[in-house]
Amino acid sequence: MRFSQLLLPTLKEDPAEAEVISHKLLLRGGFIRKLTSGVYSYLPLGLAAIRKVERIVREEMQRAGAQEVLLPMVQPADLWQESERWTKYGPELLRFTDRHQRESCLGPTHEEVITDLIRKTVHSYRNLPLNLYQIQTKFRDEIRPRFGLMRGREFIMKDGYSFDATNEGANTTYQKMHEAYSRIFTRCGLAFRAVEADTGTIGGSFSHEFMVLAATGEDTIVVCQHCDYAANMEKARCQEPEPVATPALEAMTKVETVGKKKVQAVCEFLQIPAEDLVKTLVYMAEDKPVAVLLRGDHEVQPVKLANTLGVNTDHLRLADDKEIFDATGVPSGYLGPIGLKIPVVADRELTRMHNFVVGANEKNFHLVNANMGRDFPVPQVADLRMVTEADHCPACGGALTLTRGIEVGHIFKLGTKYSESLKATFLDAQGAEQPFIMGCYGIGVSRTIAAAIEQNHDKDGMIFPLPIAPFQVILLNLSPKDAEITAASEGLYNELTRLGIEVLLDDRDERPGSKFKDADLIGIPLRVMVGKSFSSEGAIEIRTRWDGETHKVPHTEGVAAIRSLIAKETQRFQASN
RNA sequence: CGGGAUGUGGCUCAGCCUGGUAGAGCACAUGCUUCGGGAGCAUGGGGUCGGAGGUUCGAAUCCUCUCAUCCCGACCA
Repeated sequence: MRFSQLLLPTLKEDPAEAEVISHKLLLRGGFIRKLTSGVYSYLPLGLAAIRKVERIVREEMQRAGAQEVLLPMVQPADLWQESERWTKYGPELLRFTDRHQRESCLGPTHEEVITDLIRKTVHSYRNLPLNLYQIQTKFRDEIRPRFGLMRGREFIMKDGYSFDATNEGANTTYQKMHEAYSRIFTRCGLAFRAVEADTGTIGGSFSHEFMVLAATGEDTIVVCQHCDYAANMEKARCQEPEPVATPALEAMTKVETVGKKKVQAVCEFLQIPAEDLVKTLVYMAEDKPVAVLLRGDHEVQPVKLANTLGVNTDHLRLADDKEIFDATGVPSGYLGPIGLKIPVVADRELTRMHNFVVGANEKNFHLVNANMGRDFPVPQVADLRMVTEADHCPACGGALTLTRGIEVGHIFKLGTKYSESLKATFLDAQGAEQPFIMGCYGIGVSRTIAAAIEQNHDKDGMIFPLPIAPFQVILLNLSPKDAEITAASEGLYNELTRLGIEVLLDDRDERPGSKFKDADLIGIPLRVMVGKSFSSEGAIEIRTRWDGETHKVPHTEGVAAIRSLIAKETQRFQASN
């Protein structure tokens, strides 16, 4: 491809609308342009990168035994009513009415459609397992689209769905997909972790998110420094607390703490560390109050709490001051477990705590040297809190790090949630009717490009991993008016193209500086330059974008040198086995 | 939906407070000079100042409404 003919509108300045680096660079590099909030057009370079990711996805899906299909984007409401997601999915589901007054929606995901397809076409265990996928534009009417391709309303997604006859089969399929996903992101050249995750609105029994590690990620994840344990904050388990020897229990006393409501204020006033205080929070679970006991310096993890209480996270929220007073008769800030009339749950850490401070359930008073079991009954105890870096890995006991990640893939074992609600069944070997056991598997294809840039860039622009770069080589003709240099550039271009190498020839009548800047901006891995040193010594220069090193080679050895650099770099992104 | 901010040529922005009929840099076109890290000079084209209404002799500027975009929060693969 010739730069002079390519629609590649690069920008010198950062567009005002972009905040994060991937968004800025995608705009500046001429990869995308915004049509409206959260909706982007892909220009040739952007599309080329997308196609690279898609190709890797297709190869690995095929390798894992999945078949490609293409499902409708417009879907009828009645299907969604059958699965009950018409009411549960919320305003993210873009609904509309067609000319016949039929309610419809734009597909944000395709469990309903695929399940409907399979229930109508597959009836026997002999045809299972089945694993289908598609790569398609999805629409989710996000409350707040942001960060360019990171969270669009319209985005390109690979979604896959599996149907198994047995639970073991479904688990095997899940494992295969887990492996395929690892291979895909490895081949894309991304540093990632598979983390245990909550299943959210999709539902199902277990799931993993594939997170690209990058400081600008929207999610915080916990990563063990010693083993491969990694988890979403919503799911990250706290290690079973080590038992401590019970010290002498002191007599409980009441102290006046006028106006001291916050943990910090109480601790400063009593001159104790927050670890010696138990705070009492009130949540409304399905509009009923529940008290939650937690060490002073810890934080509630709402999803864990919701799961412990057996309620949907949508129906769990912190009580406001009035609700607290109505439920307990005590103003917030002075609550404690002693004498509370509402249900109580305690974080496991409480089992290690003795002689701690709690609210006295009386305005302006706290109790010192309270003890669980002695002064109040031992409530339900569970893991309710947010993991911290002070915790240890629940799997191996190693040190934990909190880091940010961008979710680029998510796999779920769905079980029979959709096959049951949509009555999708097959006959097993005994002739008995069984619901399909399903799994679903998503990859944010367009988001993957954004994540790759978040993870790989410098002050000059993007640094694409070779396998997903829109071109492998950018060839700079540094003096288009010089006949010899131009002839050499054209010759190299033709030869490399003939060898199947993807080359962008910068044949524009521009000064060298502009060409360098653009080449760096768009992050093409190999930059080949034909210019001064060709005239003086018959040499071309090859600069590798990932390490900034320049290799000067004789013109005659140029093609071989480029091929060998590509081959060597390609090896870095090989998936194992 | 709550909080904050911004809409002025293709892009980045100044002008607004204190009303007087729109400006810079980049980009674009032409010419000359330049030519290894986003060139210089000259000339030129391009703007309903987001939209509607109001105040005023006069509105980019003041007032009201409205639309759009961005950021934080809630929410979410």
